[in-house]
Amino acid sequence: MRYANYVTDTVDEQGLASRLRLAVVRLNRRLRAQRTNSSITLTQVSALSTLHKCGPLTPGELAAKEGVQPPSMTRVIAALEEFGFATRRPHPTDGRQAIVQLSDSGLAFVNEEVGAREAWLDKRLAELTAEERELLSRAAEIIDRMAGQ
Amino acid sequence: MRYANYVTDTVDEQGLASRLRLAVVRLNRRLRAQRTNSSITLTQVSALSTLHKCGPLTPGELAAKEGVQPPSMTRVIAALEEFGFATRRPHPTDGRQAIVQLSDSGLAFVNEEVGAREAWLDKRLAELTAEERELLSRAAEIIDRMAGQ
DNA sequence: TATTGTTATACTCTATAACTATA
DNA sequence: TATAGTTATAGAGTATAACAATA
Repeated sequence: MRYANYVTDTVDEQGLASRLRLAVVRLNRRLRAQRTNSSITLTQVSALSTLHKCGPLTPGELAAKEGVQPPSMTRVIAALEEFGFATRRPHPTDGRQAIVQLSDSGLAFVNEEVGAREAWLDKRLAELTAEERELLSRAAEIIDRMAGQ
Repeated sequence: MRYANYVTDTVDEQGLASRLRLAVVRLNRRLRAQRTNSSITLTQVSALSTLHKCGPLTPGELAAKEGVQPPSMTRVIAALEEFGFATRRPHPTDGRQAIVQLSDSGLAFVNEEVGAREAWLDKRLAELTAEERELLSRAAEIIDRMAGQ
């Protein structure tokens, strides 16, 4: 059972869900295919960006923000520590938890290398009109809100 | 080197590329996590949808439309054949190629099951306003165009 | 007991390299 | 030779189940 007939009312007959799914799947593939000199992966870049944006987090909080299960985040954090981009220190009041934080070189990496990593997307965005970018900006907000539920 | 300063001009300071990347990565994770009774995966559903939308295609054409390399598509097509959702017949004029086509049960699957597969996203979309859905519809078009380059 | 996190394991997704068959 | 496709292989991404440590 579909949840609504809104699709035929307001958008086109192909189905918004289908078109949005396909668009997201394809852009995701493109983004993952971008590789810079460094061997960091998109998943790791994403976690790094979140640490940059949100400040120190516990592994569980970081997993929740990224929308992955804790065991998946364990591996990402381990990789970031190996790169020297993140550090882990004990939680002040709860011995089970830890605090994961960007290191100095992690911060430098975010500022310098993440831009390079996103060069492909930046270039594509630069080719759009200002109106299209504004639209995508609002779409990103809506998509992120949906994904967070 | 960034490609333009448009970001600070028109959007917000966090960087449109970063925000769009994160949104797409997260929604992609959510979509892949949706599982119905059937054991078909999102990648297979995506190829099936494209076959439905475009009609019979060669493996190479299908790979190009999905934005994956031919060996990746080989596996997807093999899975769809095993499910009985697609058939392969010889190309009429070129013995190297083949024509991949939706079977009757593949067509039925697209019509019935793909909707169920997308139930989660449909529900999220139904919770938005008509304006937000209209915006996402246009965003999907732009994103798909960018990913296709 | 409940919660946080890790380890073990397995499966999906995807790519590159090497190969086969046909043009 | 060039092209279309497949096979072999490997790495990234992610999950669930089982476990350990702490609350």
